[in-house]
Amino acid sequence: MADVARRASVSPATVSRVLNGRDSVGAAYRRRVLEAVEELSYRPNRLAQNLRRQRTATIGVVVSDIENPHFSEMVRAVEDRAYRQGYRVLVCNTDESPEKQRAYLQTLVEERVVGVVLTTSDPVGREISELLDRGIPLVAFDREVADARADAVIAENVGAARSAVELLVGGGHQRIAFVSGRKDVETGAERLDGYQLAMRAHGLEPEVVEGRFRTDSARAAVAQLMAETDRPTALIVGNNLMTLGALAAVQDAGITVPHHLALVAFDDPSWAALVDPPLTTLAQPVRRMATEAMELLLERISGARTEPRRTVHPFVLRKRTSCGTG
Amino acid sequence: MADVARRASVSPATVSRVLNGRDSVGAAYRRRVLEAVEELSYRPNRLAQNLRRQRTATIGVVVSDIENPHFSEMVRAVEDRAYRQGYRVLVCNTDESPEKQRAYLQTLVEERVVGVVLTTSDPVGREISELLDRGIPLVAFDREVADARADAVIAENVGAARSAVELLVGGGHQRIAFVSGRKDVETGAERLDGYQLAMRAHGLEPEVVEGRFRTDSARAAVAQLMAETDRPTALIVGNNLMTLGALAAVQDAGITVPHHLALVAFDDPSWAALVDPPLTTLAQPVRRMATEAMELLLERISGARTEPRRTVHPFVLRKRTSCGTG
DNA sequence: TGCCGTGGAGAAACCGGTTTCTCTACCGGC
DNA sequence: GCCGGTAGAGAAACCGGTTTCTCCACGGCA
Repeated sequence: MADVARRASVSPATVSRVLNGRDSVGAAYRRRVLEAVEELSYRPNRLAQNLRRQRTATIGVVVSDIENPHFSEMVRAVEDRAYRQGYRVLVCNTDESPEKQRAYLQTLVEERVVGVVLTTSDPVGREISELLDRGIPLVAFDREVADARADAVIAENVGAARSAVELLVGGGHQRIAFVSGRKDVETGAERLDGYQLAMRAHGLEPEVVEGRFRTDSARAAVAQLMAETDRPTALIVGNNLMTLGALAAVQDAGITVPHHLALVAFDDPSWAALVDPPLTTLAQPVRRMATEAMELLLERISGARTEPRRTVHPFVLRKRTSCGTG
Repeated sequence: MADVARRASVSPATVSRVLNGRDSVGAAYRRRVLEAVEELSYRPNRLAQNLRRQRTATIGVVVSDIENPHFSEMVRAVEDRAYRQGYRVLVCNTDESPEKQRAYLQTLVEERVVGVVLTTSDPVGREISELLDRGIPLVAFDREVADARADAVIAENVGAARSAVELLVGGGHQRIAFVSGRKDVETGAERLDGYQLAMRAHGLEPEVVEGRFRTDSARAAVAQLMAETDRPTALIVGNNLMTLGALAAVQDAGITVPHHLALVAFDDPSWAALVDPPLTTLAQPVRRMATEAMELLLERISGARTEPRRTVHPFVLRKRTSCGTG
């Protein structure tokens, strides 16, 4: 930069002003500087800028597991929007571990990221507030955080679970079991709640097995369920990974869907229409939600908004064949 | 940091030395500094460190699309290893666009990342050499780059395609078509090559349709193929996304696999065993390859190795039902 | 004509560490 | 006892920008 200043016969301050365009600079000076920049093919040192400004052009995305298609879709949408805005994105996998999340959030504040999208594995973590204290905007994705200053983009899990129950009840089912995700995770708890509420509303007894959001756990749980002599006639599965396990268990048991067992699954992975029979799913508008999360974040970053905002997104029921009705 | 120095009655230099442990410091000084650090709960400013060291603790991962399960698995493995080593990871989607890749690689050098894992969308890009010129190690994943200084972790695409042909020929098939990925992408070209070579070796005529690595393209191409009166009896599909399209087209056409059409697919996505019939696949050891890529990168970063290394990984053939044999 | 306000440029401080350079004190060897 | 070598500490330079502060010149107004 000193070289540029020398070559243009101006001070470094003027070079900086020209390049940042914040302060007004005389036309002749501007031209001289731009020429010198061009001739020396000068690129400002990002690290120095970061230090001086005490922030980076980086956005942190914290999810439990980017390998879960749900989150890869989300990260993809976030990255798209970030790129268009000139931001980089740092991905952080927590594996639902509050410990790992703590470490990562700490890293993100040290790294002076300009904003964070977080699917929390620990809603009450102190680091969330620390982030906000330091003026780093945060938007909660899928799962709320305790700090009221954060924005949130949430899916209507309770309603979705209810609509699944309604669908199956409408199809004549009485024994509808639910393969539950982790109850200590908001998404899991809400879907379970919605299921139980809807069942009780119909005077039906909830039957819950634990799938912990994992393929193998769900497979074991459903295998056990299918081995019962008097087994449920319908199954609602709490997310896409568990659906893989549930389907495997059902196949192993030689049970035909939807004839012997109706199935409705949360999430709408790419392969949902290809299995036999095509899966009736509750599709969360992940891409739209992620894009919205980024909009909220960008509004905060630019200072265009200071009041927290929270948006709730309904699922869409994709009726295919596995539910056996309509 | 000045505060810490003052409180410990030492110079900032000593504080730095204690915290970095590079230089030896007297035990009494060390203790005083550590106490002061503790009492003030001091955390060094990462940005200042970055500036002074002219590098960050960040690794860049450049892929065409993180939403492709192939790459999310890869990124996940990379992130795991990076986290354990104290590195952050910056993800970059190129959408197979040389332009976007150029922009991202430029960003990564500006950002002074400490290393890059790249699945290139432009093997001859000048930015790759610029990266290496500046001493930033790079490992090519899946696809080679032109610069010989880079490390590479490659899958044996040719051999895999050949083994698929062998399998089908062994099952009595003569008309084996191939749904090809983009030929301008190394992976696509190699798989196609392997297929053609193997076909010719058996005196069979290759039949190639274009799927461009995309679900919709593959679906259209296969639909057309299936509409022919005299259609192939077997199909090899060049990656997991195209397999989704191919399966949809096959279902649409009312064709039963493997009875009317044998199927072998590249990639082994989570749902491969769940479709009807279970898919015979060529599984690339993505996780192992990604971990190895990180090992290579870390060796370079630590300076433990200076000679370029290239490793090639075989696919594993997961024989299920869709190939109709064995 | 004189004075005040302001636009625009440069000088210098600053961001917060790391690292080189310098200096002192202590040790061992002759 | 003197000298060279070295360990360990502090002073100061440095990384490369941004931003504040200062100053000058010019324009408008009385």
